[in-house]
Amino acid sequence: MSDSIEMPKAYDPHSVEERLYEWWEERGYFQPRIDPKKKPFVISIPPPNITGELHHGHAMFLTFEDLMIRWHRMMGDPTLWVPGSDHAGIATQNVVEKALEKQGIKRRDLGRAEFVKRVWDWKAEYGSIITHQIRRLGASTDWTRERFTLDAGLSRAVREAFVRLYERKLIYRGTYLVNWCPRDESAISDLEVEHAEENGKLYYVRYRLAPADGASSNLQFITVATTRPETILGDSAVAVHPRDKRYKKLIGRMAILPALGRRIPIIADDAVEMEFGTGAVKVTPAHDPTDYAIGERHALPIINIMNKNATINENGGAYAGMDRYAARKQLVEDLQRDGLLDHIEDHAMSIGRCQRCDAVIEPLLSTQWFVKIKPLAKPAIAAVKTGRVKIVPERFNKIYFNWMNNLRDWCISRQLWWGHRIPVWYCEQGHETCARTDPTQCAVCGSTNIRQDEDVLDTWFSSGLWPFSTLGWPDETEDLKYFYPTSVLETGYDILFFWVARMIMDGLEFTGKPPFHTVYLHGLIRHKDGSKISKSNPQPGDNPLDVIRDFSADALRYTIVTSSAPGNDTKLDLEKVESARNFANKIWNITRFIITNLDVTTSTPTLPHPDTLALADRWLLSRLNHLIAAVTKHYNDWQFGEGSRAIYEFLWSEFADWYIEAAKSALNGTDAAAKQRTRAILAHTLDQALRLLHPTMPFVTEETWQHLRKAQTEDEGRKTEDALIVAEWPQADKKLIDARAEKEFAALMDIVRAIRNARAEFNVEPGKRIPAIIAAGSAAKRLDAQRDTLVLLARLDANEFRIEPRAEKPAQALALMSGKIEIYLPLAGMIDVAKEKARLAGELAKVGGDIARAETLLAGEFSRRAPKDVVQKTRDTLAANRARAARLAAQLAGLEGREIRNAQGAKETKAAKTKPRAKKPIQRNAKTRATKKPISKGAAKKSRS
RNA sequence: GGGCGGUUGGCUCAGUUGGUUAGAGCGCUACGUUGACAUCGUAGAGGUCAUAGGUUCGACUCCUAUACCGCCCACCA
Repeated sequence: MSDSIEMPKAYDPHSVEERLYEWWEERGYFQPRIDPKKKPFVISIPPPNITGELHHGHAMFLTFEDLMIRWHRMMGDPTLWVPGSDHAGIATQNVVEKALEKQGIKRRDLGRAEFVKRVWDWKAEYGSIITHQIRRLGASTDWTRERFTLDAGLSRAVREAFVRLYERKLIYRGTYLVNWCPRDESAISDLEVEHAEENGKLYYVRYRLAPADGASSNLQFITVATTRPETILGDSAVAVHPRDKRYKKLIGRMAILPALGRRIPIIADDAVEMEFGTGAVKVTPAHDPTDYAIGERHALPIINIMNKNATINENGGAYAGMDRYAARKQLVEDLQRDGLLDHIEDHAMSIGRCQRCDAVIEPLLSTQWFVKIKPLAKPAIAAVKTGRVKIVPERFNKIYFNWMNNLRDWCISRQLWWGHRIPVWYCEQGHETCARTDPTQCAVCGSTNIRQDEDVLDTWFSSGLWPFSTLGWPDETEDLKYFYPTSVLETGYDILFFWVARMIMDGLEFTGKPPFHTVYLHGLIRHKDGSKISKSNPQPGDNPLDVIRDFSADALRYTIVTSSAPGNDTKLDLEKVESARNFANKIWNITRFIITNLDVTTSTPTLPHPDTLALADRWLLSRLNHLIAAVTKHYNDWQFGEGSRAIYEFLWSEFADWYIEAAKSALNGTDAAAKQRTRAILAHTLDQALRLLHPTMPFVTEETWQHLRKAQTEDEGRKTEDALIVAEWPQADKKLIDARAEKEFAALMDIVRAIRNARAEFNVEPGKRIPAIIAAGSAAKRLDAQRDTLVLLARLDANEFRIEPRAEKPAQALALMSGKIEIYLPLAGMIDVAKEKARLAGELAKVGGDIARAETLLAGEFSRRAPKDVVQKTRDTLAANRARAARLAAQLAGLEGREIRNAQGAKETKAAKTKPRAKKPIQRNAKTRATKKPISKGAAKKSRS
């Protein structure tokens, strides 16, 4: 993609990301390469609402989905990611209404047709903003298949679905108590009500008793407790528990309703909680679900006292026309005046508010359309139970079942203007005609005087069809046949009920198949302080586009992928994004280094035969192939964060810090064959690692890969693919796994670290080359082959560096141990005997601790019950530690001897010996984690005393 | 009232079939302009894995309680 082999010093994502996206899209890489013999991999995008701009919830799903999509594309699956957006009925209507209100325009003044037109205008404007933002994140969706829930095709699907359910009598119309939003003046579903604990009041109100025939009681009142005094206007009874002794005598008598003077019966019902309030409850069937049930049992009148905007209606007597809260205030004052208000208590209570507009929901009697949910839920429950649909992480199964098993019928009609109109027509006689195409006459009586239901459908009704409606359903299109069912449904756990459950129900109902085999649920992104990201609480970094601008889409993606576990919430830490940005730069510079060393004038050969490889080469290739296997496994296990982190570790620590550093000796040397070999390994490893990382960080990997490819153009080893996005996913080559090479190179790393550590501790100038003698025992010959590497990495003086099977420790030398190998650094004049003694004593103490622990362990049940390899490992370590302890003791003794000769005093010696406080386990340098195995790390790292 | 998740170095978080020395990034300390990278390098400090029990040869990992934080569901007026 770059025209020049020249690469600037620092990676500049801004010049790269948008250009690459356009290039990919132009070349059609986002479109699946259909192959009838292959099983496709398909994701339906969770369609963003057209209400506004991208937020981190979008960034989250786009990142994970794009990762999966790119990964599968590279694995050769025909891969399709269907993009689109959601008309989001109530949410969008709300937003547009508010925008219009700012211009002083009211929805009702515009009228339905004009208002809907304005919403379409809005959609035209904001729909494209969203899609632009999706592109900025790098999402490789197939834009040629983009859909919108309110487009013609999907509207037809909605219509078909409705009619089918209607015909199966799974949709019905009825008058029930529904959740009513007085601001939107519409019914909403149970799910759209958000409950929260709020501080309210509990009002104790006296209801005067009507005179009884016998007049046996001297009670004058029955006192009830209520949180909503205004509903007194709709009371049709007072209820007590049948076994409540306090009220037993009153059952059957009449009370006089305050404010209105209506006579209402005192009834007994099990639903009454004796302990709550006074044990007597007012019953308002039209405005409370529990009361509604009581009313049904006792055939009480249902008195609706509210208008659709929550003002009191004509049934409210003097309070008619007042807002519900004004009426409440007035009523309480009136009760007080009349001596009917006993007292008021503070009362924490759960208040339901409209998810979209925050208005307090009112239970209201209303005629609405419902979906009978049980017949749909049953197979959907079974699908998850039998594993036909798998939810990741698994714990959400329980939540899913719990919800599905307790579902109430779904209220699907909305008194809104923006959405799919309910496809039912009524004639003057009230006959219903439900039809796939607009009817001209009543299906029952033939009347031509028919009109369509004014209401629209819940926006989630259409979302539930999304996986198949976007592929052409109800038509048997090629896409539907080939790509359905889709593969993975990836989304936030917050819409498990709203969307996922409904898709499963609808998919089974309409296509007979679960719409996807796996549901992957991610967590939510929160602010750094843990608070929920919301418009009312904006903080820096809330807008993904700002983050992309500051750090790149790659950095944001890497951060999202690696900073969360499936289903767990995470906080977006901008410092983490910054370090991911640095990672991209690191990749850039790794590439820069490799390319400048490839030397295009000579051919870069394909991967050399393993037998010709040097230790570092074999080590690196072994590590690389472990990585390939690990990443693939992690991704298969949905552990995207683990996989991506592993690539980071490999690239930065093993590849850059060790291999590339070591490679400089070959690259700058005179051995032409070694040079070529090293170049090949460098190019190969970078190529493979970039492939692995591409799904996570698509831009920087494609860009650098293109540079690499260009640099190899003349060579046999050139890549066959044109673009990384469609390059083949690497396969681990078992033949390149080389345990011995890993062990040997780890030993070398350990020696280097030991020397570096000593240099730092004894303040040797960083640039200074120092002499060294290594007593390597049986490893001497092998180690000697690594002379140059050791000289380079430990900055040794090549002329004063010997590797022998055994060697005498020179006087005035520092003695280090790395495993069984001893390293002498003759740093004349630099050694503080006391300090060195303390260091050795500290090490000895630590090793002694390790030995003691292992001995205890091996003496017990452990050696008989633990697996053999674990036991053997412990034995090996013990043996090594014993040898090591012996050497340390000898070294220490040597120093003490000298001290005694120098009359330094036994006191000090004793102090050093008796104060071997067990040091903390020495932390291994993180960057070597992958090569931990056989070497005793603690050997090289000492403890400071 | 049920159910779920979290509690790991100063901060933010990983840790997937229990294996003995628990990891990262940032921050911190010391040093460093060795031609890939200061968006960097080298070395280092820092954790009784919330608490209490239990299972096991062995527990951050499994079980039971407890505490605190957060979330979901539910018609207690």
